Amino acid sequence: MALFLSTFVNRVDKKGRASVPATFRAALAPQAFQGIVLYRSFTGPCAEGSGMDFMERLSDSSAQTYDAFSPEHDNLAALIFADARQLPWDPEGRIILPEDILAHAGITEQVAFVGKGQTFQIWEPESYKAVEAEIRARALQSRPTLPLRPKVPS
Amino acid sequence: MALFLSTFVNRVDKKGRASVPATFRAALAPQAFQGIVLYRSFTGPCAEGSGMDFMERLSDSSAQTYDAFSPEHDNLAALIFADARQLPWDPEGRIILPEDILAHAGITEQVAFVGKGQTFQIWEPESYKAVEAEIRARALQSRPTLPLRPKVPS
DNA sequence: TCCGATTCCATTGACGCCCATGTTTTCCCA
DNA sequence: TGGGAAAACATGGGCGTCAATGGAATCGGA
Repeated sequence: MALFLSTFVNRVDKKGRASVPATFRAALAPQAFQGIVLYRSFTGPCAEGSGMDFMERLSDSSAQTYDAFSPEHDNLAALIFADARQLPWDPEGRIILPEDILAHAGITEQVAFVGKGQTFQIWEPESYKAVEAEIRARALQSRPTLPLRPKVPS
Repeated sequence: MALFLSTFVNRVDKKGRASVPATFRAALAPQAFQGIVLYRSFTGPCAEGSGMDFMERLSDSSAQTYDAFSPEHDNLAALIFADARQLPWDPEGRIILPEDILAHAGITEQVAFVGKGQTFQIWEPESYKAVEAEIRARALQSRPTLPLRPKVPS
């Protein structure tokens, strides 16, 4: 599966439109729904984004982890699926950012599309710069590592 | 899988372009994405490089190790995926080195491509020479070893 | 008929492609 | 074994194309 990589800062025009980075659109090109899914992050002042296939993966994972009608499943559904919006892009590759997402992330003039691998986030550029600097400073001390798994046969 | 071996020093022209060593390109030739992925090292003044397949391995490994929405996964994604850039090479095998990577590694006139096996690094040649000498001096004292595993059937 | 949403069109600036050149390595043959 | 031809690689610069952007025009529903 194609990954979301790198960080792109694009302008938000007075109609609330923003171009989705071309490489992100390319990563989503094979999908049926030509657009992105966005929902407000419950961990910080940003929004989580992905393609429709990842939402299905989230749904399946939740179903395998939690029982139906369990409070965990119910809460997760409220935080993610209830808040999620399908945003199709126009012929030029732009989406219209909803008001409440703009407010939640503090986005006004510019928006940063931040690649996170299987997903991405959107941030107010200055806010993200601050958070990123902090993470990077912390990494200098802790030197995070990751056990590398064998390559999965595709 | 082909390995990245040896160290090559190439020139950076005024457009910020540098030739990717031919042997590195050959190692990545079977891949779908014809180019390299680069991100700033979070431990030193250099950049980490690899092919797209290695990034997918990183993504899978992270997903198997950490839960979605966990801070560990999020921090790692910020350090690697958010910072990574897809750099396709031109018909002559050159890439354009982004400004912030050049700044992070202190690269100006020349760039060293340093093979690391599955991945490689890029350095300012003089900086690397100093670091390499230090590592070599330390190895004389510590004598690193490695348990050799049986060959995996391909 | 008015308002919002979507599509269409034009501009500009970056980057991707092309060609030309120099240099090194490889290969072939004397 | 040495010299020369040829290929491969690294490098420099010019030009075309596409992505991002702003605004106008058109469509659709209330």
